[in-house]
Amino acid sequence: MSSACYLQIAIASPLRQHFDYLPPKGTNTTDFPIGSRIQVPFGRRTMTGILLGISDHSDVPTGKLRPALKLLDSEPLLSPEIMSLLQWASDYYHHPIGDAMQHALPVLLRQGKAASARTETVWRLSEAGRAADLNELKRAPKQAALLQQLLGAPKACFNKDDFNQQHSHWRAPLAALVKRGWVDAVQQRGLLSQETMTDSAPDLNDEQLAAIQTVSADIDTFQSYLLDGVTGSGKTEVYLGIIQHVLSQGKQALVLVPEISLTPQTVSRFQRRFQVPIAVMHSGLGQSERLDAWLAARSGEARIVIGTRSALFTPMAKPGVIIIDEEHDNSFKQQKGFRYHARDLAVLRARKLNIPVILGSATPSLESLVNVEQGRYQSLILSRRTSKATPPPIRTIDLRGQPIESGLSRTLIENITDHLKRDEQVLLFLNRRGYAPTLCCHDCGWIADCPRCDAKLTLHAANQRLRCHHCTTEQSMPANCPECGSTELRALGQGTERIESTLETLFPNTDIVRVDRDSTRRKDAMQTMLNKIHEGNKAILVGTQMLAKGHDFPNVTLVGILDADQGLFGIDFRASESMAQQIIQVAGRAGRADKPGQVLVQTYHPDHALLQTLLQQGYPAFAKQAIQERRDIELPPYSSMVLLRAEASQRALPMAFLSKAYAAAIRCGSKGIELLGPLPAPMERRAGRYRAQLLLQASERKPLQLLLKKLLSELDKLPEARRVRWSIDVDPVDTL
DNA sequence: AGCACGCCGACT
DNA sequence: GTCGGCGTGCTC
Repeated sequence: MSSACYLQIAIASPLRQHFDYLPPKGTNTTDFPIGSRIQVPFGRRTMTGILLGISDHSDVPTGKLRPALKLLDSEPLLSPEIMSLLQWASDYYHHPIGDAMQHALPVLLRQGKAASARTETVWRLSEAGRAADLNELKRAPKQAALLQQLLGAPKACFNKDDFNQQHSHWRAPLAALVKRGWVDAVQQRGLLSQETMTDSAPDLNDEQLAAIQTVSADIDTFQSYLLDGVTGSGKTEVYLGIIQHVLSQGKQALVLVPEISLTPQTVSRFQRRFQVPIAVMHSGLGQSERLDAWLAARSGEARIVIGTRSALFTPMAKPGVIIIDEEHDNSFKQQKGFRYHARDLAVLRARKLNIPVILGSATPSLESLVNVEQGRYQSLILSRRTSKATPPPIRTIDLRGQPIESGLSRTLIENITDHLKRDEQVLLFLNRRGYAPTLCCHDCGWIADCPRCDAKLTLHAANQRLRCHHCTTEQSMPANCPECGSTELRALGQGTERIESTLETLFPNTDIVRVDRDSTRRKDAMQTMLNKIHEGNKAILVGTQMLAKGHDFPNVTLVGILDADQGLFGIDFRASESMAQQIIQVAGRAGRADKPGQVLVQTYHPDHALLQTLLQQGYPAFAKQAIQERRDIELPPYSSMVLLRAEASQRALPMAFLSKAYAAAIRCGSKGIELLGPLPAPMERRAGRYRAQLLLQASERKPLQLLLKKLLSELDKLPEARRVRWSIDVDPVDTL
């Protein structure tokens, strides 16, 4: 008799627990691999779960236990390393383990499909085929043509694309050739895309070499590095140097980049440098492509894995280094569901793997700078630009009392004119798309509000429509005021569309290129625009933050920031940090080649302390000051935050739930933890739903985590919890 | 989250 | 007379 045996299985559900199952009927289970998938009956449906462990006892009454149905993998899909990473993240972010596990699997594997790479059929000549007598095919011209093609080409294998190019109906005649034994049909693994062009490494400066050497010298141990390099200092070359070292040791590199910077150009740069298979993981991939990339990473065949946030969980056979590019970018924090921070988890994963992790940025997050200060991260500094270009001087333009033409001050217009005269390019940054953020009736003061949000509708002039930037609401622009019937409707304020049209009148002989989510919606629009800009002719680029990320514009010599004041007085304590990062990132686009650059910043608040520090002394000084502020008022990273959010279509429900949550927190013992709220969210109504939040803050992480654990099991029992959608956000990046 | 059960309103 | 609204309960 074998002893009792219970399978502990993680199942995708909002329940914060695993489920115990009996072994499938007629199986001996003690050797089921932990981390493999198992099909189980769950309620009235069958689901694929992941085996977390096997135990000889269970707290579940035996009557409730059901046998599992079928083991899907003969070896673990998820390694112990990934399993423990997910378990940790599930605990820390208080997200159900079953759902967390799903994030580590491509969709096809979640659905229970086989963990094998997609194959394609290829055809090649057999021995007999090579010696075939074409005369035998006199009455089968299609077969003859196909055979000719196979005989005549230099390559051995042909796939369906090769035949599609030259023949219309080729499947039947080809099958006939296979039947004759002249052609073999073989199932072959699809190939990872490879670049044929090659790049060699440029000469590196001493700082870059030092950074690469520092990391390479300790490549076999865990260490977090903050690669703090001004824009244009060649951070990517440092990544490439480190990756080269890792590859030479036969290991793999994992590179995480923000959502918007994962472009074909990014990938191609890696491919040109290293002639190795690269797995690219991002949301735009098809399901089977995703599975292929995942499997290639897991097997070790892909030597470099590049992806966005979720690629953090990609398994690797021989992990050697993790790199987080633009580590300050908020897109590394998942904003719904499993709200993990890929940068923070990357550090944890690297520690578990005992490999280095490199966080790179020109504008590091305050968190990472504090981690350097406290000795947890080692700092690698690139202080110089690689080109001869000196960092561009930044000047403020005081908008107070200045004549202003549709958002452009006289001073700015004069400077634009100068730069255009020299046939150079100008970049104007305004983080607000559309024509105007407000449509207002001049006679009665009516304003076009979104019917579903506490927000104004933005006027989009291109199609004469009003759109909400917070939900899907869209309506055509009214000819008359709906309140008083007046035709005097005025567009107030500036968006990129409006700046574009103003520039067209001011500079009729200059190309104006607008880059924002609206102008780049079409598939290749972005690339077309970038190509145009790279031709280098005089032009003005107007755009939102899409322009700020990573692109190189060698002929841009003037950067204008049209409105630095957004974010200066933001409700969120991180608003000024984001503003500073954005300004510096945009400013970094100026003067990258050998032409000196210039940056002009328009503001109504030139005396604002943080803005002044940033513009006069640069980002490090700004960061120092902002860190001091955080320390003084005990904000993260000098305290720990958790946000409990709730939303419902009835206004009172979220507040009612959070009040109960507040009381429950007190009952659980909230010593040393500050409870702020419940309060309506900064924009209370969004997409027709009312939102509220309760903020929990503590100087120590541990008591907060302990409270949360108790609190959550209480909340699950609250009847009010069923009437709202609620979620918990550990280390929120914004409180909106 | 799903999915079922269950008990009250306006439709063929 | 039923179809269907969503409140409530359960998932090893």
